[in-house]
Amino acid sequence: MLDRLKEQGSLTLFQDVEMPLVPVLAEIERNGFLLDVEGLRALSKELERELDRMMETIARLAGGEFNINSPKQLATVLFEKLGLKPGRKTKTGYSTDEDTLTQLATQHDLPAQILNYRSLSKLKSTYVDALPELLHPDTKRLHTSLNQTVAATGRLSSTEPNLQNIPVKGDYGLRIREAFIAPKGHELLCADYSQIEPRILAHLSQDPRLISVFAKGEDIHMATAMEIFGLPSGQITRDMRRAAKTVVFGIVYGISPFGLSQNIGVSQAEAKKYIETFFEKFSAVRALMDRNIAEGKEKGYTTTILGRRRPIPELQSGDPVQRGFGERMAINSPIQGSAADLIKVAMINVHKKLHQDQPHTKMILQVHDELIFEVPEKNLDEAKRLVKKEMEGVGKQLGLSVPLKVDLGVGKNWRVAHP
DNA sequence: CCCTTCACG
DNA sequence: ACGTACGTGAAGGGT
Repeated sequence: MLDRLKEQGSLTLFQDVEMPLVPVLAEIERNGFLLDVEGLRALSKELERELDRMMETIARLAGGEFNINSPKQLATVLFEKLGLKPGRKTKTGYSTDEDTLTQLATQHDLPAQILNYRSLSKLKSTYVDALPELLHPDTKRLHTSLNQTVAATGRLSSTEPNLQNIPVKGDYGLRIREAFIAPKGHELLCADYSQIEPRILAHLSQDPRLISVFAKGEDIHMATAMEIFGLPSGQITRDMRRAAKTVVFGIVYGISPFGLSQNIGVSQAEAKKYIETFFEKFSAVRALMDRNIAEGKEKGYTTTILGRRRPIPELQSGDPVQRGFGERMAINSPIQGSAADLIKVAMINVHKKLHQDQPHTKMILQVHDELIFEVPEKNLDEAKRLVKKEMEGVGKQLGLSVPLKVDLGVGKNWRVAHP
């Protein structure tokens, strides 16, 4: 049966994707990404001056100098020297992570300064200073490695450098994106799947309301906000829409009332109500979660649209905490993994068409739900059409019950090209 | 070499 | 009673 469907071309399995993807990945790695090194050098100087200033402020607030990059020294300053109230503990001592410092910011001026310092220091060391060192001596470009056998869900991973976690938020983050540029006579084209995971959730669950939202091209977060809060669109505030967005994310991740309450800053009881209401209104989603967990327990693995398996031994654990992890993996993996399947098929299809019609347009990166191309200016209109058509076409090819939507952005650098 | 932290989807 | 949202990679500190 499976063989016959495959011969008819109506069935694709993940095995049929991994191997054909290899030459596509090889080409992306070979193509590389062009970098504005001068821009980054200037930014580095600017960050250095800024960090020096902040270091003085921090020393003044702390009553002495210390290594701000050392969580251990920082904990000593915050919790012993200044006597602030510690939050949660790690294996090695009191935590000084972002959540903790944000809480502490109500008691003292130092924590906010530390957070500020940390974010800038991160950007400088991980990106601004590190990336120019990794340019290939011959091509003068960044050539990442895209790994197909690392992520348990079937996603790609990117190393040396990781180009899948280039900053996208904040003033300095955007300045870093600006340094990823198109060569002369070219533009960057970014093509982004819109709401890929909720769409897959709609397909896998066959929830009629979710399917209808996407079929009509409605705003998923507005629609869930209306359901959760029981109000018409005119009465949905920004905060309500934002909360609904977080609920949808949470559902995909295997939510707990605690996690949601922490994330959106409401009581656990309130968070529990949101989750329950969501499951009442989208009851097929709860059925999908239950099914995924039950199937994972029975078979020892979960599956994606293309039949990719993820073993989840934690589901058989006697330890409730481990089993909880396993259950969340069983909820998330089919969704995240199916999204990975989908974009891999898209990459193969787009690559094939480009090879035929536009050999000078190069695929230069994949970032989970997004593809980035370097396009000769004269080919831009045709490239946009081709990429959007091929990426959206994967939905029909794989028999999805909802349409796929791709947003496009164009520009001379990654900041402005990002849709 | 492990731990903590934080950058992305 | 318990811990508590999925998947990654890199840098810096400290042993």
